[in-house]
Amino acid sequence: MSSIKELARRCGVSVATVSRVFNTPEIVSPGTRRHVLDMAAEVGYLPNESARTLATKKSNMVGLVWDTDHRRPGWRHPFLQDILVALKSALSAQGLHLLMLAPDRGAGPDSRQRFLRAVQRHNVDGVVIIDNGSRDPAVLALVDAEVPCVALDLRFTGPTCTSITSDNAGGGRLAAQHLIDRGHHRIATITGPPETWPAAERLAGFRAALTEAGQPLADADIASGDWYLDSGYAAMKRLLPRSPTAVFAAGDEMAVGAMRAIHEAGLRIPGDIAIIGFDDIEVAALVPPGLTTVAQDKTGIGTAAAEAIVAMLLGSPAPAEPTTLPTALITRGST
Amino acid sequence: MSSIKELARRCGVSVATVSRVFNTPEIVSPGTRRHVLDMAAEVGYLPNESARTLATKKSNMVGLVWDTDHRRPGWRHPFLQDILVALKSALSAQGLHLLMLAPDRGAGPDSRQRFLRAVQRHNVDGVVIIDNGSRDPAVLALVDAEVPCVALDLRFTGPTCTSITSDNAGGGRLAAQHLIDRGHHRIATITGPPETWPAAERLAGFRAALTEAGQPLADADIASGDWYLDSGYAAMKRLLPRSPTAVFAAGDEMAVGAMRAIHEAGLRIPGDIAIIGFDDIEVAALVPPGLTTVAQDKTGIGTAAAEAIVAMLLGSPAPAEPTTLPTALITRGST
DNA sequence: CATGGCAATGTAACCGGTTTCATGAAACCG
DNA sequence: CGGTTTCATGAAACCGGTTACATTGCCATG
Repeated sequence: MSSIKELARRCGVSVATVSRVFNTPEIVSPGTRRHVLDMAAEVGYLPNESARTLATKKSNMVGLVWDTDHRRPGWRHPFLQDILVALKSALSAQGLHLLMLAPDRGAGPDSRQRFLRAVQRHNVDGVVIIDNGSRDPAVLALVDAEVPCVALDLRFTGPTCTSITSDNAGGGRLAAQHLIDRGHHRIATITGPPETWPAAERLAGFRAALTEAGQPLADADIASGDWYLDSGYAAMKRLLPRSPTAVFAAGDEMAVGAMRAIHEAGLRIPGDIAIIGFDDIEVAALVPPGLTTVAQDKTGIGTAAAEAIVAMLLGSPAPAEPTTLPTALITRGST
Repeated sequence: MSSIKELARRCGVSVATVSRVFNTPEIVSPGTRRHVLDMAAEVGYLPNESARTLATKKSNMVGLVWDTDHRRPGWRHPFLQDILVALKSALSAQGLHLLMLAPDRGAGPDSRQRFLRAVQRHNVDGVVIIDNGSRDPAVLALVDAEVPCVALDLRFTGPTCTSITSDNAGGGRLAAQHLIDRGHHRIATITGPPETWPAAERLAGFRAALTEAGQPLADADIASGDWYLDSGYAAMKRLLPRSPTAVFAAGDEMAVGAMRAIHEAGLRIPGDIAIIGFDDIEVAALVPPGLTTVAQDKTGIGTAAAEAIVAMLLGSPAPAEPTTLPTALITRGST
């Protein structure tokens, strides 16, 4: 494994010149540049990233803060994989690697410093945060420390922090409009955890569209869940006595749970109750009769996150407003 | 951001002593050790990983080789996320970070070196390979270079390379036995790409169990797909003329596709045709009437991969035989 | 009481790059 | 033609750690 010194010696130039060939090739004469590049290829020279990071304090690594501790909420969501793939691909295209950060061991498992320490030790250039709404103090510590941050579906702002989100309010409106168009009048909804931003936005959009249509949503027609299937099932059971003709579930998993409750009650979809979800996860297309849903652009989210972090690394200020991606109605058999 | 020199000065000791406090605390006297640790906490000293890596050539990072280039196969599989979470958690517990490697930009996108170069530049200690069966030359380059490797569902061996896999053959037998127990005699199967190891093993196990039961599998009762839904649908269409009473699909996605073809043919599940899948992905539980399947232990795979890589980093030789995790029959409505 | 061994620590070389500053040669200018 | 720029390059400090080796003081030993 040849070092820069070795290469410099073989080329009969100084290490500084070799360094320049790789970093600022325009200031080295075409002749030596060529010579050095040829020789580098011949001996298989690869600049050592640790040494480079040590000298420049830039690592070309973006940290991923994703707390997969099973005691914590939010770590699993069936479309995170799609987002992750898009994020990783887009970063790769820029030559950036994605470092999935382990919480620092020096700090305790609940320490506010557990991510910040890992970030600082590795000179990570910026971080992407996947945290599903629990305003974890360890995440806030990153924002406070002014690490360049991009949060997914989380409303964080700061001089170095921005967020990416789907147009949740718009999606809520899409859902409402769709049900109204189908002629429904007794409409109920299953929301996510009310304290989370996406849940609040979806509900707000949904409610606003209904109100504008002259069919304001009664509080009794709102049940909340935790995004996961069982909670959708339970919420639907609570709503059944209100005998709605249509239900908007703010997440597809909850929608599937609700469908199960509807079936168990001996009712038919969409004949007796229509249902519309949110997210467009894989199962939505597979569960009969097909779940109508408001699709999030998962690939778009991942890509936008990569673009946002890259822009910040290049010196752009963090946009104060979240980057909002459009949602789209996918009509299937359930409405 | 204080350096080791700064800390040493404040403690009135040499940098070597400070270094020892963090690396070999047992050889420094309790008094100074305590003093240094206290002072370190006070000034928020964090050892710089790049400097450490430069000096030791160990990075405490495990590389993840997962080619998410959409032109290549195998990058998406609905349960990769579960494996990834388990892998990351298990590595985190050992203080290891997971670096999702971007293909090296210096090498061309199809270069055999594209992962190896990235690995070498970053002094990654070992790699985990997710590659779904396409014996990518760039992956082989890692094996050849004797980078410690753990491959998932891929039969790679070498002095520094081992693999983790579910007991695919055993799973195939489980499926066959289950169908036999249910009294089926006209049994067909949808396999994965025949050249991939998991597909071959599942088929082999399935076939062996049938043969032992005196019901050898006819070649005409075998159709193959590419793991994804549409191919299962198409394969089932090809099998329908054989009028099987039971079908084993070697992957749940294909099974769901097959179910669709069965329904479209006006047949009922399990009344007319029973179907059993493999994997136990999320949808299996959700698609009516519930897909009986052979479950893989996704969390187990991720955890085993972490353990294998850790063992190799600690100096154990790479096990020549794959680590095989048990599969389990999950009975649902489809059989 | 000299001596050898051990425990604790310090000194300094080294890991492999980047970058500031200095230098020499060539080009440019009036 | 002397003086000033400009361009290409080199020398050396520096980034922040680790570690081989040297040094010191102390204690047990013969």
